[in-house]
Amino acid sequence: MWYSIVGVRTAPTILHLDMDAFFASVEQASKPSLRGKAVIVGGLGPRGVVATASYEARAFGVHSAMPMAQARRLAPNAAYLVPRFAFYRSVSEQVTGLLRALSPLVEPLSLDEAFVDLEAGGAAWDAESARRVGVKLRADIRAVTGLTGSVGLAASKMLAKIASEKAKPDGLVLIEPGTERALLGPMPVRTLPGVGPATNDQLRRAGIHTVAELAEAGEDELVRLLGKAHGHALYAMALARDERPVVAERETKSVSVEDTYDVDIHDRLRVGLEVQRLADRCVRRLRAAGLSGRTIVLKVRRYDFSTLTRSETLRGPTDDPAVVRETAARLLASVDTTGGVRLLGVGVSGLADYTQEDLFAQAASAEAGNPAEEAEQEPAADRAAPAERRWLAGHDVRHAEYGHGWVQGSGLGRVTVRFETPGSPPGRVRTFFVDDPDLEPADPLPLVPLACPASAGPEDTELPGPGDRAGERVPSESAAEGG
DNA sequence: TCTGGGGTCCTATTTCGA
DNA sequence: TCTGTCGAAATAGGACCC
Repeated sequence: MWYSIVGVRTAPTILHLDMDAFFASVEQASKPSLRGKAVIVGGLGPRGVVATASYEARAFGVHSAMPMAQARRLAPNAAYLVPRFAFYRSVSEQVTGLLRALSPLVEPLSLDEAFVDLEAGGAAWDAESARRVGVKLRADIRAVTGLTGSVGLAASKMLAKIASEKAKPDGLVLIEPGTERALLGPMPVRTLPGVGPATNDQLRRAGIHTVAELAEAGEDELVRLLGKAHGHALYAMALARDERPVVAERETKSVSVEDTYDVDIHDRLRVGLEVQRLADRCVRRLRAAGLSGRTIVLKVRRYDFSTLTRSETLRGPTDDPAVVRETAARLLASVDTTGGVRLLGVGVSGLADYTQEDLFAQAASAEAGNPAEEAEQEPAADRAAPAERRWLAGHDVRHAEYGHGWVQGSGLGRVTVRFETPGSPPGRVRTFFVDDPDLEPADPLPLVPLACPASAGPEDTELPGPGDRAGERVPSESAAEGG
């Protein structure tokens, strides 16, 4: 292919950063009483799954994607927290800032992972300079965020990622060019990106367990086994050939929202209403991103976990909530929901930037004063919910008398708060009525005190409040969560 | 108390239009 | 105007990733 004349990289100048147990680590950094303890972040409802488990929790066998119910059986005394994405994002942006200082070619994969092309940024050109950059980056991350990240360095994305995996937690691994095949050979095929449970089984049935065996099998055999794209790609990976470039910005291809319900919905009418709500939410996100799209997708997961999608492509792109709602409703009419549904989702793909048609739609709905447009009802949902729902486990609060703290749990009309801040010793716990007027939701505090002392930041960054006297007994895990 | 949410990419089949 | 055909879109489902 004409573009592959770009030549194979020979120096280990692709860096992969993986923040260690990111969500859980952020929580531990912001809540002193959780440091050194098992912390599990994820959905707390009856159908939640684990998003991240701290290393202490992993010792009990808890890991990502595990059903929360199972995690509770394995680690009943762990702290269970709901994710705070906005806060994680802000920490993630600090880290990304450090990466961008190294090179303009930074490819974020998620909030806690990214590739950096060090050579493109002139930050490194050989193994020695690359290692220096990696060591300094880890130190900077710790200084700026108080967190640890693992760094992998290699001559390709795949190997850099495998290296950071080996480096975890809190380490750095550099794969010397020339040693790749020998290193990869004995590893299980599952190590390679793109080999999940299904492909793994498929290969196992063919007697292929290791990367070396994958390479031995030969390209033709793999294509026969796995199909064209996957077969070719995997064969290349097995030979440690991976020339995928680090790409700084990729454009969004679809926008979707979905909800899994605590209990299956049987009522057809309810199902219809939920689909309308999802359609509205989806459009809000679409518009916030300045996009519109042609294809509307409805997703339904039924009581038995069977999942189906229905889609319809319009003549032109839209971001009109009424159009998306109507289309989704039409699609819903074509699916059988008897027996109940556990999940519903609405998505839009075939995205475009604003078009004529959108402008008409917008003008029309602006004239009509369409109520569904305005009134971002995120907070409204909070207000409408029972008072207890406002106190999510792990979220920050401020008490008029006791200062800054976080919700340890709520239930039975009470909310339990631990008063501590990132810079304080472990704090004390107090319980309030859920409607206590002195208690209000608060924004998270920075994990590391702001470097510049002159800037009088949020008044209580250093807060020596009543809740944080040193050395006091810390009531143990009363984690009265749910109830 | 089984199994989230937000994406990407690939494949097979059907449908549609020139 | 009718019919056949061929390729591009549209549709549905799955695997995978974090």
